[in-house]
Amino acid sequence: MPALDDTDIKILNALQQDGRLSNAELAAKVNLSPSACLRRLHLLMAGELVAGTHLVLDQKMVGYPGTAYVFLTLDGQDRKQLDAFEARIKLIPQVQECYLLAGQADYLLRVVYKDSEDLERLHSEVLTRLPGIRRVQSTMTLRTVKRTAMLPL
Amino acid sequence: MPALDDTDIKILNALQQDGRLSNAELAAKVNLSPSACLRRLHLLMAGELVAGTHLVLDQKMVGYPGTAYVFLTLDGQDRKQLDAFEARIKLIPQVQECYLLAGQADYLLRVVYKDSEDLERLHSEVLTRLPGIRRVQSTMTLRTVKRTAMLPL
DNA sequence: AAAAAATGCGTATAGGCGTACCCAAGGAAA
DNA sequence: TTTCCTTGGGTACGCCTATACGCATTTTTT
Repeated sequence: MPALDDTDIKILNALQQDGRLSNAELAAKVNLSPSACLRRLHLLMAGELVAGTHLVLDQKMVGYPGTAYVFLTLDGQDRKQLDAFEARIKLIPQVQECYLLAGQADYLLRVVYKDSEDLERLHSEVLTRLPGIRRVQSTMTLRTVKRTAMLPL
Repeated sequence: MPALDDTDIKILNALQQDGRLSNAELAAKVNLSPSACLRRLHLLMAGELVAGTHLVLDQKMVGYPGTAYVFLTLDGQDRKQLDAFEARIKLIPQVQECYLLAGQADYLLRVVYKDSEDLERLHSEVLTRLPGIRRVQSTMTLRTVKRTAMLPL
């Protein structure tokens, strides 16, 4: 990755906060002319550094007020079984994140749900029926204290 | 919140995938004239539904390849102590998420780190020194299987 | 059932913005 | 010192955004 100077960092931080800033607004924020700003922007966007820019919706407002973490234990750990499991997990929209933990057979999921009934359904009708699942343990969250996508630069 | 029809959902889904789509591109995607599309877009953006749009960077590329989950146990559970803790947590950039769990004294954090040394520092020099902390237990992730911000609509 | 009101699309137009290109200035390399 | 390379500013052109207006369809009212 290319070296980032202070201006690049200012640009990235501004766009982390508001990804729909126009180039003109951005240029004003970082004290650059629009043309110079746009050139840097294009280089940054073309680089490997940026994963994308996304609209983020209010979880409550779209009907998914609940967030839970789910620990999954698989009974086998061979490659083929893990791949099958992971392919399936990626298709479940309510699963927002999935990490492989130590031991090659434990996964951690973050799921969103509409209400307790929905979580129960997700738990018993979807997750437990995934291939090779031995154990499903959910931890509900009571409140979101902090949630950010701002990486420190 | 206002009722969403199919076109609204198409717009939101398109912007969840690519938040920098221009109105013209968006209009083409959802089979609408630019003006009609823009009108809907403004209404949606002004509503409570949208939390914002953000540039998301590649964690590895910006030097934070590691993700860990940290369970925190506090020794007191009075309101004042929790507020003090939460205010401090919000100021730590490496803490990407923080949830209150059941029991009013357990928190779950998702943190990013540069290397094991960095995680160790975060663990022993930052988190354990937060006010009212009794126990800090970290769980490292080996691999990110899935990570999305797409909420099902 | 007819009329009126409301909702929402498309077209048109003016102005602003994104885009590409050129030039200038500063610093590094030879 | 000369040349090259990097990076910022300026300008011209074309597209996009924004707003107003007219029209069609649906819904409400009487």
